[in-house]
Amino acid sequence: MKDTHKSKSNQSPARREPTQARARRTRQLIFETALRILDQEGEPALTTNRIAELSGFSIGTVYQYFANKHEILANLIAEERRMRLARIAAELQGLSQDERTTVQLAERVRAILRIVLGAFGGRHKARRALLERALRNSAGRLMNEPAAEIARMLRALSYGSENQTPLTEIEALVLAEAVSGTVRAALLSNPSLLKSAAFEQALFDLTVGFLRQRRTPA
Amino acid sequence: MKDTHKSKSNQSPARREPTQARARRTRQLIFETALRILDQEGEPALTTNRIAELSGFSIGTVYQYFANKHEILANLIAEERRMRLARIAAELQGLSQDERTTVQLAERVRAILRIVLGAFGGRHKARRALLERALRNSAGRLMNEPAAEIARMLRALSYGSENQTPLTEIEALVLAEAVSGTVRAALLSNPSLLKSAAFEQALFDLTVGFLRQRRTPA
Amino acid sequence: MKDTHKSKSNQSPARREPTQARARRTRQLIFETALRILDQEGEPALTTNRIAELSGFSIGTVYQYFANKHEILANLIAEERRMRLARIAAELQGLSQDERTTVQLAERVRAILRIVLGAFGGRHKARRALLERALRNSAGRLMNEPAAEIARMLRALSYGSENQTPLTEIEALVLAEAVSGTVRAALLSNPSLLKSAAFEQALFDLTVGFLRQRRTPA
Amino acid sequence: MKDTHKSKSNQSPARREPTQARARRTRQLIFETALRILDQEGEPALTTNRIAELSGFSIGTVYQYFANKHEILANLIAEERRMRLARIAAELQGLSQDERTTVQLAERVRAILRIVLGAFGGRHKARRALLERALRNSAGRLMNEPAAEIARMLRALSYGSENQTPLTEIEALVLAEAVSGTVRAALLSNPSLLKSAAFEQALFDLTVGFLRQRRTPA
DNA sequence: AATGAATGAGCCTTCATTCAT
DNA sequence: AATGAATGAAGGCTCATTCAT
Repeated sequence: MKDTHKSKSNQSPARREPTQARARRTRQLIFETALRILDQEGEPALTTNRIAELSGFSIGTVYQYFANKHEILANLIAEERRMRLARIAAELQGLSQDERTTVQLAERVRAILRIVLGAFGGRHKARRALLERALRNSAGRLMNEPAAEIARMLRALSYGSENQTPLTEIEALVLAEAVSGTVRAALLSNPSLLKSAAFEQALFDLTVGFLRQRRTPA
Repeated sequence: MKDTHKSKSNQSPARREPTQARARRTRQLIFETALRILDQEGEPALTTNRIAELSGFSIGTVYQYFANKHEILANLIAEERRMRLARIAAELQGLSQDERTTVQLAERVRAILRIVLGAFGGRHKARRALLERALRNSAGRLMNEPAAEIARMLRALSYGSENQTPLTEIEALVLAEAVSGTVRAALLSNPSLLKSAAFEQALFDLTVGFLRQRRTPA
Repeated sequence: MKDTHKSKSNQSPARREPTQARARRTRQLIFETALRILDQEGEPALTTNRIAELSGFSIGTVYQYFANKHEILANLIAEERRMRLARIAAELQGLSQDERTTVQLAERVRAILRIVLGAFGGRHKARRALLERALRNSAGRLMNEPAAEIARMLRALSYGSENQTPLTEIEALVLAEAVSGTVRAALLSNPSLLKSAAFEQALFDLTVGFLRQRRTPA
Repeated sequence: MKDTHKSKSNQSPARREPTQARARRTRQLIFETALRILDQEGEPALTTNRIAELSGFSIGTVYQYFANKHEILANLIAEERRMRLARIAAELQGLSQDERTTVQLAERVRAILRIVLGAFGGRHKARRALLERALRNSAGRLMNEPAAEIARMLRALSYGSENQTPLTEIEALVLAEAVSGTVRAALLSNPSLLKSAAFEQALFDLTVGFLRQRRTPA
């Protein structure tokens, strides 16, 4: 064993397990402060000192809960994603309740798109910054991205509807990326597009068109 | 006191027009060093000091050719885009030579996709960093981005083919973003996809499917 | 990219109100180090790094207490002025206690001159540098300068003494500048003059001569 | 001056004796460019590179004529002073032509003040910067300053007029500094004062008052 | 004589992180 | 648990000066 180096590190992944109620709340507050800064002041302003200052806790306390800045960000991204997916999943519940055979492909796609688009409301600036950062660090981890979730949904959709052949992995990926890439681009360039009917219709045509085209390899 | 380091500006946009042969070469070398760093070490490593160090020139020399770090990056991005678009445009020449009436939509799409996909070779990491940066600063300027070029091409394509109605702006944007977003995602997560036939086929289905679907608003 | 180092400002005027004992002491130490450098090494040597080095604190600590170099200098100047004026004001107390009608113009002038001259002791070099800097930035704000204080005093003096007509603003300014300019020059060229009787006598003649002459526009 | 740079300076005092006509002109042009920068862009902008750029000569050429930046400045100050004094001296010629016994002290003072005040026209900004720099480096060399010239004149004046006793050195110094200090202050804070009659009158009262008071040691 | 590309010490400033209390 | 003073590596950038051509 090369254990020469004293590693205080056996506490690293989560600096401290927030068992106490107060601790948990502190952690949450730090967390929300970070998100608020991202929202209101942009990514460059997201410094550990600023988080401390704005959260009301000392910088020391911040480091009691997060090993380093990266961990704060990682958690932020994870949380954000979790929340969005939770929202989508919840709404998909209602959809699958409705899962009679008569439900058409078109209707399903429309419902899903509406849910996905609806999931991008609210704190745009924070979200944008988060997306960028996720993007920056996401090399090779595409399938962990939100797009992957959409892919899964679309794939599930491709069973038992008028579109028989299940999507291949690449097809699901392409479709998912096409949709989420478009949404991301709209988010970055012109967020109001997300609420426009024409935009939704185009996404609809994109999705349905793809699903139909692949059956008809003309 | 900033007293010592002041303005004197008015020579800013191009710090010094390299008329001398040596100067031109130096500028080029600095430039390529920056690109190399981006490629091999990633964006955070792209510091002016690193550029100086790796290029073999002093930091002062770097600043003789670029007013500030931002200018280096801006040039890098512009250059990159220019080269890619030049490549695409050049290849499109060949395509339009061939522009008989009998050319089918499908063939055209395929040709264009091949060109677009072909335009992404080489220095992946640099490209990725560049893309991110372009992305980061592109808020609201989407139509100036590479995607816009693709949009234009697709739009041109929608005239005089079996697909009569020209694409609306939003449609062109969505289709272009869908394609380039997918390519970007592939680039980031799994560059080898760019050469796979299945990937190309999926993109083809996406594009043609969309173009057909929008005519048939079923 | 300045991306990394951004605003976050809104804490600027006083970077951190030193509530803790240690903090207060540190701030004071940094402050005094700056003054010492000004004294012993001159203004050009007053760099933030030198302050850090000589104070024994890290550069980071210096910036914990002063937002930027300018703030250090501004504080230095303000402090200097405050101290000198406080000293003058305090001593003027004693003078005005004595305010019998019989007190002659001559005696008053002499008393004031003595106070003013006495206020320039101690750290000459620092003072000189400070004066220069104050001078450099004082354009158009002459009446806020120490000379203005003297002007006020002289003006007050011109009431209720043998010299009836109150000084006009320009007259007060000229007299004050004449005195303080002379003192400044002496300070710069030959500080020992400040303690010489002949120098004081000449200043006395200058002041009283002026006050008398203006009544007698011969 | 950053004394860091190794000075092979044994060629320093005058880098090259401008014997040729062209050389002399080049030197003059560099010179005037420096003055222009000082005037129009302020002292911080006065860098050797800026001088080169604006003069049209290369930086190398500038260093052919001046060993270092300090030399440029020193020459600038010397030149400035020389010119002002020359102007004053020239005008004093006319005055002394007129030197009949009947000429009164008052008239003489007035004439001199007018000349002195007249010498401060034109390039205020440059002058101010120059003054500051002269000030900064003038420690202990007061008697070389313009004030000294004025002192000499005043002293000459004190002979053969109604004011018999010649001024002592200290008296001359005080009077000269009083006048030139006031002028300097006016220059820095409110240049238009220099042309005001009230200002001139106050200076007159200051001077004549002093000269009379010292005879009458009341 | 003149050029101007190149140099590099050094300036100001930021911010993630540590540690004594 | 929490504090916050202190740290210092690192970044962007300037400018007086040199030297090969």
